[in-house]
Amino acid sequence: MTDNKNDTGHSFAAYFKRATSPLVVLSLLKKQPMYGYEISAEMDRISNGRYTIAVLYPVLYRLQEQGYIDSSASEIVDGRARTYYSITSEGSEYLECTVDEYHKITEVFEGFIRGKK
Amino acid sequence: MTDNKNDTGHSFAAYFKRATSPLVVLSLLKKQPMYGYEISAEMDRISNGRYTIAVLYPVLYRLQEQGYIDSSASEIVDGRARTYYSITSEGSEYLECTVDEYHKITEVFEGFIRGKK
DNA sequence: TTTTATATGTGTCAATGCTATGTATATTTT
DNA sequence: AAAATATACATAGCATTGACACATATAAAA
Repeated sequence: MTDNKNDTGHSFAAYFKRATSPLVVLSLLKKQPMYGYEISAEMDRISNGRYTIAVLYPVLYRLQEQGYIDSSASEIVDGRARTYYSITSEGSEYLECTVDEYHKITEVFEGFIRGKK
Repeated sequence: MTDNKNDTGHSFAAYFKRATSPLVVLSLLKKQPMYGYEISAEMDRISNGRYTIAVLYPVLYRLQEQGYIDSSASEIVDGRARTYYSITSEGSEYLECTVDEYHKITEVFEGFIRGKK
């Protein structure tokens, strides 16, 4: 067993992604609108394969339901349908707030692991 | 609505704790053996109320099942039963490995939110 | 022809923090 | 004395979501 995963459990990375994957998607869409497959590929490329999501689409649907991203009508490129997603102003606000929250809680967490008294 | 939580959903902090709560408990037990209520109180004290776990005991039972902590026979103090928990060598190893993993994945994540290309 | 890449989609499982509630004793407040 | 709060441990059910497996369809490469 070379990874930090139990027989039945999830790895630390999976739980970390549970918390952070919407922020990663919003951060990518902040640079420019992208379609699903492109977002997956970008996550893989930028992280050098260290941060990928097995199934991205449910993340996109949730972000859209929450009003944090918009989707365009799908357009055909090289015979394949693409749906482009873009961040909304609510999404930008949520991203900013939640990144702040991330910084605050990591500060506390790092106090714990440093053995703060 | 003042917190970053949906009507039906969990907050960012809850997901972050899902990933990190075992590491917090192990970090505390690395300093000295403690009983459950004491661990809760220490988390509250050290974090100034910013990092608490609503129900700690399941976390302790899981860590024990995984062999990362040991429990002593409960002793009576002031008429109340206390069960002391202590970290095992496997727990120390797991803590070290997973904190390493934490540092690696936060580095990647922070690249995303900084807009890394 | 077969394989790989592109592009989107769904169903089920497993894990765990949260809320709510329960039991029991000790201490403090009213 | 009674009520409220603190101490100490415990369980039940809910909601969320990454991983795995699988499905559909077209294009390009081997």
